[in-house]
Amino acid sequence: MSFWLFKSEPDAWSWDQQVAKGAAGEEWTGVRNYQARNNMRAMKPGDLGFFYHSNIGKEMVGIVEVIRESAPDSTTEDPRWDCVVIKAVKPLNRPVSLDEVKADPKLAEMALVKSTRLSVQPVTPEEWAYILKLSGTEA
DNA sequence: GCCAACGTTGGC
DNA sequence: GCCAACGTTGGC
Repeated sequence: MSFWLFKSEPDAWSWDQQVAKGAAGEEWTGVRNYQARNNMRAMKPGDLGFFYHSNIGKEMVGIVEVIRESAPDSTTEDPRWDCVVIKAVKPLNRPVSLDEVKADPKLAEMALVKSTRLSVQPVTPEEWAYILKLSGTEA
């Protein structure tokens, strides 16, 4: 299994909205960047990810699960773009902020810091476990 | 609201 | 195939 990070501006799509979708989940539409799309294509159902609020909050707030592999994005006719479906699993006990990530040498290599504009990013198993621990959240 | 970073588009 | 122009993202 692999780990990921999904960025969203809470103004556009927030963690609370994701939670409200429940087990049905929500299509992660709107990605128009090849690298982000390729990351989604690499996902398998059962993979887990952090839900990150960009711009407002700038923190990881919850855990999501990939429940459908990448398929055509229903919001565009352009066949280049597709997306996975994710559902909320549970919130982090305590959000982990971008500032914390930047300040922590163990997380300094995260794509969140290195590739600020990439909206769907890989997270290493080490980073995953470490952030869960920081947030006081059970795996 | 500004601006840096960077991906994409289109003219040549 | 190069590169300038442009648009978007996201931190500050």
